[in-house]
Amino acid sequence: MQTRIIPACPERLRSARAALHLIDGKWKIPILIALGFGTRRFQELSREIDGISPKMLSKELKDLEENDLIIRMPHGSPTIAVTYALSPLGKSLDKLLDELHDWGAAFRQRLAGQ
Amino acid sequence: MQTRIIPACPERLRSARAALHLIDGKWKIPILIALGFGTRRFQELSREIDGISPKMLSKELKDLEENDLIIRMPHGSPTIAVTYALSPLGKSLDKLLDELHDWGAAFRQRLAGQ
DNA sequence: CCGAATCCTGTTTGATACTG
DNA sequence: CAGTATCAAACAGGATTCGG
Repeated sequence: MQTRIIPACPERLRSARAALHLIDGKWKIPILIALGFGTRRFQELSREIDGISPKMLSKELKDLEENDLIIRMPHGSPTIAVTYALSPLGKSLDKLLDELHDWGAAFRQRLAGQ
Repeated sequence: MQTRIIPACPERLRSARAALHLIDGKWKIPILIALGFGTRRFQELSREIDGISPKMLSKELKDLEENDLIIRMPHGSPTIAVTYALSPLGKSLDKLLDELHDWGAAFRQRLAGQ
């Protein structure tokens, strides 16, 4: 097989970069996955995502909100409470996250089989 | 569509983490995309992936090889030459990369429309 | 041509304590 | 409960040089 440069490659690289820019960082994908199961409070995310510190959770939530992937909903009255949910754009990542899960699951099986 | 059976959140988080661990780093996805279009030499990758330094390219290629996502093929005699190709495991990422591309392309359109 | 080895800098991340 | 503040450690990444 010969090596040749196909025009589609640069386009693909650009699109991938655009996507990666929104979801990079160690904790963004885990957060999006957790929110894919339903809205969550700060503490719930904190407990659900193993190893994340409040500082990182706060930062990544802020990044995600800036990019319109999630929605922050403070509801004020009795005690302070904030819930986070996927935005429509965030929800549109579901196929991608499905693929990620499928591949990861297959890979883990492969490891287990060795 | 009614509710389908969704894998539990913690399981999903674990699988995603396993997958992410193999492909994290700024340049691994771009490298995998480029190799998805055919085998490449070091210099070709260097030119094709905008902004990467030899050091990073070298490091990321090594990581990818250690995780069996790519195959390094040195062919020695006249001048030293090395080509890189996707391994079967690397090829199995194609659906995921397709999704990434589709989502990124849609997102770029969305930006352009604004 | 394909990297390895060094040096250096800025960013990211972590642990923990603290605030309204 | 939902975050901030602070300090330190780890890492990413660039520039450059060198060698097979």
